[in-house]
Amino acid sequence: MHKEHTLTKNQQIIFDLIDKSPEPMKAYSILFNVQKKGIKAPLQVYRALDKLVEIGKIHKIESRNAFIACHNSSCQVSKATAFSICEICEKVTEISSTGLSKYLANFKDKDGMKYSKYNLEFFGLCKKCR
Amino acid sequence: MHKEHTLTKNQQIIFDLIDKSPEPMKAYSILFNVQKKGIKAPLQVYRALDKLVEIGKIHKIESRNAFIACHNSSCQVSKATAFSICEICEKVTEISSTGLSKYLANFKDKDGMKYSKYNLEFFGLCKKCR
DNA sequence: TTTAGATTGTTATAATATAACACTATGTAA
DNA sequence: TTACATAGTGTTATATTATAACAATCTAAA
Repeated sequence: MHKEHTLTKNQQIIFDLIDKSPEPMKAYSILFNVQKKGIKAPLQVYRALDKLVEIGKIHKIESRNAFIACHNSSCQVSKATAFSICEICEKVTEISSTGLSKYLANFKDKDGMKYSKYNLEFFGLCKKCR
Repeated sequence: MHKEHTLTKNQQIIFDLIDKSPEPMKAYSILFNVQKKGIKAPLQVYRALDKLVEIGKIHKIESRNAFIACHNSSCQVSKATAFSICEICEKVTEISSTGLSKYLANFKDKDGMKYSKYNLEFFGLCKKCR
């Protein structure tokens, strides 16, 4: 469950935009969309994105340099993320599978090392594109 | 097992450099290192990198925008990759766990969707940094 | 040997992200 | 209330990562 954070004005504007978007948004597309609300510079966007990622309100899709809102109330504040990505339409869905997250949270490598965080991105074709 | 590909001159130069490197290399660091061998432009580097990734000789660490040689003879030509990344020293190791790769290759989401490809990045502290 | 496909070399530019600095808001503790 | 620390803001400039476009060259198979 997310710890409640009071978002600042810029953070709220940018979160709302991402949250409404049906698809992951890129930083400069976000910038373009919030310029009418007074956010003028890339850095203002990146600072809000950094914070939103840190508190788990959004996630970065690393392979796409894009951001989506977290809709997974049980996710461990960005410590454990998994997504499915359609290679044709680029639709991205956050995966919430208890089995998967348990398996990965407990995964130990050969040296017995455990990890504090992971990000998993699956690629394939979504229903529509198959 | 890797299908054998004959690398072109640029591909070979760039693969050799990455293969010798103890850590992931970034594109412009690669460029700097191969300029004395006649590779002068970013695009020459990116084209070789794209090809090397495609044939599975190297992998891209998405969260770091960096490239490492594949040392995992059983990996399925870049279709299934897993790495551990130390958040302090940035050491990256490719994970080759049959259990993990079987689990992920067979993973199906709620909708029964199977995936053709995945990339997993674990984060934590390596032995030295703990 | 011709031809299709991949690769190269080159210049220019697009897209993604951070440095540095001065200033402002906000919560907390004396 | 004041003063202090911490986080956030606005701004300009710049660094870093990656691709577009086009002509030339290499290579392997018909």
